Amino acid sequence: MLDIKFIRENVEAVKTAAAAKRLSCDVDRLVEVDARRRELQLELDTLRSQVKESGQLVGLLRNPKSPGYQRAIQEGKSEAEIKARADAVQNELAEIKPKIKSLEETEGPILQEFDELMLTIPQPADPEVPIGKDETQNVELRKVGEVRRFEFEPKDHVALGAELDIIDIERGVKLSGSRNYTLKGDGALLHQAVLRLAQDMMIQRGFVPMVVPVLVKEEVMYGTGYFPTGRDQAYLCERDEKSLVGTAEVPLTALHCDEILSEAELPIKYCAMSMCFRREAGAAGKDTSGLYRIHLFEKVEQVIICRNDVEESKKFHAEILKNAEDVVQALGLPYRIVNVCTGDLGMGQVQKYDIETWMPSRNAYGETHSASRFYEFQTRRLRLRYRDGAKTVRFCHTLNNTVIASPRILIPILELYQNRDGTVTIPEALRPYMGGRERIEKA
RNA sequence: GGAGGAGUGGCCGAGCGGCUGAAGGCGACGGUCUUGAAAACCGUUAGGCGAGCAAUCGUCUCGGGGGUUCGAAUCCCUCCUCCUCCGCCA
Repeated sequence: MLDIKFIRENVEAVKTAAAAKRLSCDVDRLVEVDARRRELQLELDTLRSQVKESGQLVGLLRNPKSPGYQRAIQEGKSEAEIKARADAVQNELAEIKPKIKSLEETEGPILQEFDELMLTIPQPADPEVPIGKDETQNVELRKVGEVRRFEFEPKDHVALGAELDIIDIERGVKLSGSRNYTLKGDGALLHQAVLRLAQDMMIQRGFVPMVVPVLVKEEVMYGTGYFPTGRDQAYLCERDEKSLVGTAEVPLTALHCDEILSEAELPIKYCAMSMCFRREAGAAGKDTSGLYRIHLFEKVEQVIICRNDVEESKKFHAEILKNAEDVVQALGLPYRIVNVCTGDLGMGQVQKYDIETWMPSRNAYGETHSASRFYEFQTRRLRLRYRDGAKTVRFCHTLNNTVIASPRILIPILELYQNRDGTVTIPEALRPYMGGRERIEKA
């Protein structure tokens, strides 16, 4: 969410920024509603002020023991006169009250529309972000690692998984429909190994591991920017007005909502391993094969909540990107870093770097990580603030990035580490989590 | 799920329907004192929205929403959360 004052003073810039993100929002209507809202508040405040003052006067005039009553007596007023005065004031009030009521009735829908519109205004992208319409116009920043050349015909992860009996997609689909799967034996272990490695690396770097709810109230989804836009991507538990999160970013970022932290508590660095639920609405027919695009996966996520400082945000953005790169490097996977263009950026993101890991079966780099910074976008929605050195209350900045998401990351691991005989070498970093074994072979 | 009890400022805790956005205490911050620190003493210490260049002013908020009343933290209704007892249970 942006500051309404900023929007008022930068209408054209806000529109341009929204257009660059290819998001539609009605800034003109918002400005109009905002003007009306302020007008009404001014009127209401004035009337309420009158009512309050007169109400107190009535109280004094009705109470013989009050100083006001006594003063009137001393001024030579009779009891009847005082009562008449009280009645008169009360009658005035009786006229004002319906006015307030009616203004409030006008104000209600205006406020609601105001709030709704505010939630649809996107955060402008950083000037460093390339302008583009979709992911095809993301800009590659650098490539790391050598892409393996096979001296035999490599299999894809689906075939490998089936032959090694570690991935069973058919039965997953039988239970839960398309885009579901099961992991078996070493498949399940490999999945968990990757997550544990990632979490251990984050703990070493000072991130506090958390276990958080993945079924959250809708306001948490609004607060982090996933609602109202994107509501169709979430699994809803409508009976309870709750939603399954698509990432632990949601509960981690919202953890301190409605709080005013002290500056000394910042930066807060959390990581959490969680289930992630995604409907993948609108993705019908896309990435239908294998473990790439699925409804349920597990992820270790990193979140930083820091001071309201652009340079600091950028510094932490680099840090969380590096954390993830280190994990991918520890796994020995080739990848590239992409500067995501405006059209592929979410509502709230100022800038986003994706890590794309080489996947032989796609013959391309595929997104495995996504590092975003938001500035105040989420914290304004969440009312997440801190008191700075000058005792001023300010909105925090937030950032987040994947540490590892599995089973998607199993695609490059299985495919790149496969051997001619159909076995898969276990990356060294994962061996401690796999009983020290060096390879996965058919049981 | 059944029966009771409770929700006040960073925390504890008072609060008769009016002068209470809220006593008192703790904590925190600033100051006096001290070589320094402690103690003691003095002072400061909610957030939102709006108006204003600003000082400042107005309004809203005592779990949320609604109602009674000229006036509600204080009365009524409702929802939420927490605690205790009973039942069920990973």
